[in-house]
Amino acid sequence: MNLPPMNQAFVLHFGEMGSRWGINRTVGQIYALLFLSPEPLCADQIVDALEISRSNVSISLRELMAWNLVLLKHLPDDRRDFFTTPEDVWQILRTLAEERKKREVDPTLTVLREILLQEAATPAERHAQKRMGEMHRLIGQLTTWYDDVKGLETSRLAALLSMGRKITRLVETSGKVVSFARSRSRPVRE
Amino acid sequence: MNLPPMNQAFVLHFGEMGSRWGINRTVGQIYALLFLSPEPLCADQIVDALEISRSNVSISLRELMAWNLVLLKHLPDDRRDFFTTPEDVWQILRTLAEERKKREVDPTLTVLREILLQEAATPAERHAQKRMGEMHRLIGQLTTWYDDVKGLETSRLAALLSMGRKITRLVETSGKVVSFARSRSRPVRE
DNA sequence: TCGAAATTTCAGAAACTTCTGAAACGCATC
DNA sequence: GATGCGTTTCAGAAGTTTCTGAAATTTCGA
Repeated sequence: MNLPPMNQAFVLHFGEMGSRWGINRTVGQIYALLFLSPEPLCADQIVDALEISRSNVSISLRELMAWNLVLLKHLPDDRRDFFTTPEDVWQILRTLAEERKKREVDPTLTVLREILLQEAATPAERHAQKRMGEMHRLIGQLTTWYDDVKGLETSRLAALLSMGRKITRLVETSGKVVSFARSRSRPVRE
Repeated sequence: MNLPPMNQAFVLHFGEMGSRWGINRTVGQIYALLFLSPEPLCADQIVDALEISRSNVSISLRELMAWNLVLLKHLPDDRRDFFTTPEDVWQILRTLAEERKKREVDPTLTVLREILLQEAATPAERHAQKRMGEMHRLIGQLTTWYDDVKGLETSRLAALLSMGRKITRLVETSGKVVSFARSRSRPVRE
């Protein structure tokens, strides 16, 4: 592997974590390489840096593009495809959240909805349906929150994060804030 | 598979999703089975329900216990181990978040911290370090938020979720609320 | 201490995923 | 419509994970 020590350490780590993150080693390494690179890279540069086969690079780049985690760039007077990750790490976070939700949560929500439409015949099925209902409701609450928050611009999202649980204190401390929060109408006065 | 149709649909779905969630099919199916069951089950009941080998059940239960996703129960006058999932789906969510963070985020944070301590020699390394710094900072903000929020009781956590982005309006509308919020955390950099 | 019941370990088989090199394909330019 | 450059596809090899049945181990009452 033909990289400065720091970059190599990072790339190797992403390769190892890949399997925990639901991508494979090569995909993880390529992503890490592109994330660190100051310039877009073409496929052959990736081959040289990581010492893996050209076809492996091709397939892995496809997968990263399916995740919207890498972008295609074209340089003037060059037929080759070049690849980058988005500059803004917050944007990367949003993409990651969106894609993981799509793959890891939405299918379950769909299945739960379908099952919950059916008639429960036996007591065992009624109990199962109750449990699935609880799960469905929880996932629903989480995705509603996510859908609400995902559109925020970065500065507001960062502000939201930095507040953390403090917001619940507001709710307890001031009835006015609660009613404001719920109605979105009146300004807050102490 | 020896289950009511509803339960079977749910169990099969969890089996299929397993690989996306970083567990394998059997582990997913066993978890789903236990989640739906009104009673704790012993290993042989799981064997009968899912029609898989006893040793596979044993290993998969170990894994679920390592995740803290299933609990061991003992019935009086019965030597066998019985297994359940926690009742409360919010508790399950908390466990899941904790374990996934431990496996999927913490190692990266550690590696980033180590690499960022090193001296960057070349311009390429300086750029790489800048990128890793951005990633480190973002992950730090997310985990700080998570650490703050994870201890909330369910009703407050649910309240926080139901407010979603409305919180950020409070920040904009009312100087008092802003100063209150900032007095207990670092101001946000734009 | 023995034996019956339950659980765990383990080596190899089966299934699945990843990776490679070779061949096929696409497309500007001549 | 040939050439050259670049990309994608694909069959099979290599590697990894999962699963099983058999054997070993643990546990507890008699």
